Amino acid sequence: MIKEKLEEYYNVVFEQELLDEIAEVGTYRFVKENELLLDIGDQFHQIPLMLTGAIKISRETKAGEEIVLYFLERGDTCTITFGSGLQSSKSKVRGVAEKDSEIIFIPVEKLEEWMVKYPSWRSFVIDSYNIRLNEMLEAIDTLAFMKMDQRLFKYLTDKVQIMRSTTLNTTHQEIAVDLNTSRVVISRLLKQLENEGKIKLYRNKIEVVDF
Amino acid sequence: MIKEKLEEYYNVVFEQELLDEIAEVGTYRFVKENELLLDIGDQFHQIPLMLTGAIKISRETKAGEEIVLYFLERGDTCTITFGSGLQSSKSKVRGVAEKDSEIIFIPVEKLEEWMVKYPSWRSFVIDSYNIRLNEMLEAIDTLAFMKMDQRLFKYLTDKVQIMRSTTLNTTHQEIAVDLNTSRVVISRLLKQLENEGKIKLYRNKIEVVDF
DNA sequence: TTTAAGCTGTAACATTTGTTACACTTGGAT
DNA sequence: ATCCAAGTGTAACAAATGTTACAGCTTAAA
Repeated sequence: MIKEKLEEYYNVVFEQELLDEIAEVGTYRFVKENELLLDIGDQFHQIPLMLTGAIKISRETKAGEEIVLYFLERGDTCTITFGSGLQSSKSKVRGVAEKDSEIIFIPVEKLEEWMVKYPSWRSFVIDSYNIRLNEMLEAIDTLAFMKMDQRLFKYLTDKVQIMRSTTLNTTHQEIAVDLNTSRVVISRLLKQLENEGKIKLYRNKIEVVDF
Repeated sequence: MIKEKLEEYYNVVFEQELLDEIAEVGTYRFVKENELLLDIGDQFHQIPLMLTGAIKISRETKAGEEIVLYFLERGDTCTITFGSGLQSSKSKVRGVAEKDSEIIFIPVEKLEEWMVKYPSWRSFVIDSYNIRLNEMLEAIDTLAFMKMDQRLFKYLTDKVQIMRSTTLNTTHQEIAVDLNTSRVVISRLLKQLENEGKIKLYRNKIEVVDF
């Protein structure tokens, strides 16, 4: 089964032998929506390869303040949790399933081994790092240059893309946590967006009209 | 000459054959303080290897707003400017020499070539990516969780480390640009830090006392 | 020496964001 | 049906940051 899934999503990315190897050493895992995949400080020895779904990656301080960094989707991997020197080390971010997801996990030792063996793996790893860096840059731009109302609207439209639905089942409180602000601020700005005709508000539900 | 410098700074990082190859294909460049090394949008075909000095890496929007991300120092390389698929592509950040610096430039083609050939190069590239990602994470934490007075003090103490001097020759205006705020705000907060006894203010000069 | 440009300090005010408080609604548990 | 917890709307106020204006100082250039 893992083999078919792999072929479906990664056959253009990896050569056949690599696909075979992944199928052999990788483990398939189904993750339910809202399940915690890895927490800050978790040691981990496996590299995730996303098949379907989406994982929300966020950062938290000791004080408990939190902020969402980006989402992992099909074809993504999570490099940021790797430590120095190809050793496994502690994760600096948290990953929670944003929706039901399918992931293949690969033992970290393979990272370096395949690097020598497969050109497609080299490209994949380097590409992944670059994609991750660009996501981080985008997060920085958002934090540095946008006001809360813009950040909120970006958050909503990003989520529409990820969820593939213009109807978001979420509460103001959840959004406030993801953007590291307070519920009152979010309610205020959401109401403002509604008055501008960009969204419609319901209980536990937001419909994004203009995106 | 390039050979001696290399041996001095990278002999523990790379094996001898790789050092020899770098000396052969790399070009040495001396960069004066405040010189613009690469700008946003610049195409570039060389990977920098820092020998001495420091490069300030910053990000700018079309609107002209700017923010400092981090500094490159000895042993660092700048991966974020790499494009997808190991091809050279356009830089998304700006690099300006914070002080006189020495850099070796390596043609990008070598990146992949050496990846197969030299284990130490593989480790170096992966390590560099991880260091870069961690710097980005730190920038995000700073932006997301710290107020301007804390950001300012962090900026000053970071700069003390980079410049290896507790006396910083800079103006309020320059700091304001680096932190994407206004001069008045910086003057206000600097005065506050002075009153707290953490710094001393002079014209074109700030002395960091408590760090 | 005179002048102009840039640097710094500060006041006054505007805007944005955060906080506290409370009323009202909704939906599920008892 | 009643009750309770969670979600939402809004006011009132506090704190942080941004803006405009202007005065006095320093330094380099004319």
